[in-house]
Order: sequence, then C-alpha cells, then structure tokens
Amino acid sequence: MHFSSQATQDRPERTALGGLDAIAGTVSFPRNAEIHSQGGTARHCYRILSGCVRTVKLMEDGRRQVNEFLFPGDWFGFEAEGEFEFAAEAVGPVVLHRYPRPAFDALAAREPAAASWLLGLAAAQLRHARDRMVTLGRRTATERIAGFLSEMAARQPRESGSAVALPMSRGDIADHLGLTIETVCRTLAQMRRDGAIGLSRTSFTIRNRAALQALASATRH
Amino acid sequence: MHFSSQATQDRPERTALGGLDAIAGTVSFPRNAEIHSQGGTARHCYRILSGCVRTVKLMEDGRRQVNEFLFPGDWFGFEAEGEFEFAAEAVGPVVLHRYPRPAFDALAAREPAAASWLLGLAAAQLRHARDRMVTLGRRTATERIAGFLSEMAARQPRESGSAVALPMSRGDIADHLGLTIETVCRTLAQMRRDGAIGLSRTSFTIRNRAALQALASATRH
DNA sequence: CGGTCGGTTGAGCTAGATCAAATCCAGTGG
DNA sequence: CCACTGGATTTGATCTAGCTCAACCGACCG
Repeated sequence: MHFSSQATQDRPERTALGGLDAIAGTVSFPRNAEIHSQGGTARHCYRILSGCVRTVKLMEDGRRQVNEFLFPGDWFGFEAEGEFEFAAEAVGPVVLHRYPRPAFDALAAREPAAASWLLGLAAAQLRHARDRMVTLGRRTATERIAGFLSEMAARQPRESGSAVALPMSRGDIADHLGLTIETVCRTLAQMRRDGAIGLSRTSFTIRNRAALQALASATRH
Repeated sequence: MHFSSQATQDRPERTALGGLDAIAGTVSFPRNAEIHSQGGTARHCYRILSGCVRTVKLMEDGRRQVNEFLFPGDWFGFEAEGEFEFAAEAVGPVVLHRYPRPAFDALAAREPAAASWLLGLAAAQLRHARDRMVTLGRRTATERIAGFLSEMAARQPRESGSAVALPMSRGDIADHLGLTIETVCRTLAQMRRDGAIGLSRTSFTIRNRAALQALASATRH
C-alpha cells in the first residue's frame, strides 16, 4: 500500500508555492468539533499542523463511513467543487492552516508548479482510495485490522518498537474499515492474545511484525 | 452520487487542449484483453472511444476488486506515477486513444488549462471513489445492486424506458460491488420478481424507478 | 463518590458466502 | 439447419464471519 505521499507533500509550500503562506490562516478545533460539514459550501481547503482529522460520510439513517484519517502535513478539502461531499471532524484537538479557495484556486491556475503539485496530491489520494476499495470489498476483518495497524505504524514516524498512537475511537476505526465496534474489539483482543501486538486504549505496539504482516495479507484457504 | 463528470470531461481536448490530438494514437483491444497490467510501467494514459473497460486489482490469492467500469469519453491511467497500481482490461471490444505519458505530462506542466482540467478529472474520480467506499463499507447487497443499476442507467445516454446495456459479466459486477456472483444473480432475480426491473443476460430495463430508488437507499430498521 | 461514556466480552442470529447442481446460450462444426 | 460443447448464469441447500443484542467493566470527571 501507499501512504508515504501524504505526509511529505507539504514541501512545495516552502519552495515553489511560497505564495500559499500569504493566504494561510491558522485555526484550532477541540476534540470532535466539525471543521466543515457534509454538504456545506467549500470555502477553504486545509492542511494539518498538529492533531488528527477524520473525514466522514453520513447516510440518512445514520450509517457512517470514515473515509480517511489525516495527520500533520496532510491536506484535505482541495478536491471539493462547490460543496463538500463529506464532513471533516477533529479526532482530538487539532491546529490547521486554512486556505481560502478563491485564492488557492487562483494560485493553482496561475502557477504550473502549484498545479502539478496539487495534481500529485490528488493522484496520491486517488491511489490510496483505490487500495481501500480492495480492503472494503474483499478483505476479512482480521486483514482489515492488521492492515490498518500497519498503516498507522507506517504513517507515524517514531523509533521502531515504540508505541503507535491510536487517537481515534474504536467506533471511528470500525466506520473506517466497514466493521462494527464489537468486531474491532474482538479482533484486536485476539491479536493481543496471539502475541502479535501490545494494546492499550489509545495506542498499540508491534510485538511480532511478521505475524502482523501475515495477518494483513493472509492467503485465504 | 456523482457520475456525470466522467462522461463529459473530454471537452477540453477539443478546445484548450488541442495539443492532445497531436500526441494521440488509436488502439483496439478484443474482449478480455489486457490494456495494461497491474505493476507494469505507466507509459501511456488512455481515453475510451468505444466499448467498456474495467480496472482491476488482483490480490495474491486471486481475490479481485473491480475499481470501476469506464465508458466512452472516460480517461484512465493519468494518475499513475511510475507503475500502474491496477490492470485495465477490455470488457468487450474497445477502441482507445492512447497518449504517451512524457508528452502528456509535459503538456500538463506547460499549459495551465490542461493542468486544471486534469485536476478536475482527478478530483471527480476521487469523489466517485469516496462514494464507492460508502457502498463497499456500509451498504447491503440489495442497495449495492440497485445503486449500480441506477449508475449504469445514468451513465448510458438513451431514451428513457429503453434497455440499459450490461456489457460486463456477473462476476465483474460481483467483484465491483464486493459480493459473490451468486448474490448478484439472486438479488437481480428478486428485483425482477418484484417488478422493479426487466432483466436479460446483457441488459436490463427499469420497470419501476421509484421502487429501484427505494431499494438503493433503503433506510435500515 | 456516583455518573457517563468508551471499551470489552458473551450468546445467539442472519446476510451473504460457499458448495453443488442444473440450465441456458453463443459459438462451432457437420 | 441442427447437434454439440464449454463457459456463463441461475437456483437450491447449507454454513459461517461478522452483526446484533445485552451485560459488564473501568477510566475519567465534576
């Protein structure tokens, strides 16, 4: 899978896209605050400075899909045209840079470097979204959870063997992976019993990377 | 859901992006031929002139995910960086315009209009991919099938009430919706029995649009 | 110290998968 | 034109991964 791109694509802002600094505003949100709503007018796009954001689609009857978890350096909201197709919510306290869409779009239209950087960003998110379709369409609960833990570990730079933060709730994880809270709990508990991971409410450690990888891509039958 | 964008975004080619014509080659593929392979070097991107293409991800053990079905006017392969993350295959006989990536990328880097058109294309596919995540993560088999039929009907311009082509096999549909062939068959048969659709192997007709819409977005419980 | 809100665990239940036959064509050859 | 053949589709019977319902736990908070 590909996760590398999102965390590293804030670079152009400091080089070819210096113009972005000029239009950025800094905003903060507390835990569970709505940064923008599903269906709301897309007036800004955002880059995360600190904290974790979830993007959420809600069905009329309350079923929920968490499209992605976003971390410092990640951008969101730039692909909306007119209105947001999903809500963005703060998982914990977050600080963001916020860019007004008119100025942002104008910069992309004017600066070829900005446009191509933005295209790369969209392409990376598209590739990531397609990986997730395989997960949601064809993987078992154990594979989904193991893959999710691996992704979290890969996206959080830290010394190997140390704890990986799980800032989001079990419900968020369930709605991200197309499972229920109970299945997430049970599967995590089983992995702990098997010695693959250490587990606490808000973090985990990889005890046996090979076992976790095996679970993430188990060949069926 | 959004499907409109893909079928209409060949327009700039005839206006601001006249340069694309100069680098296009025309190629044909027979039924089930591989247009490009998963993991192959991304030397071209493509636009469909006629026929239907499926983009496919294959897991090591043979589980398959059909990311999308593409129709005349749709583009694919432009978001690959280095190598393709999925294979593209001809559902039936297809004719394509093929664009060498170096020339294509150069045009996008040079022409702001080309870049912004391409960004719109990527953004549309991203929004579509995210709609599909809700389907794959949270919808029932009946909702998936009803939604799929509605999408096919919306994407194939034709006089209302006439038959909608289903050029792809039941297996393709199953792998697109994260179901099995048997579930696809049974669900379609049930909808026919309920009078919502007329059904043949390679097409269907909408007999009762309201009933189909209701099935596509049934409120659970 | 009691309340509340996540999280965990247990006991069935069911939508959809799996396994197993038919059946239906489309294409082929006579 | 018709019989034949192989893959695609349909239908039936059964199984099970993951869901639902329910109870309990435990950390944090005022």
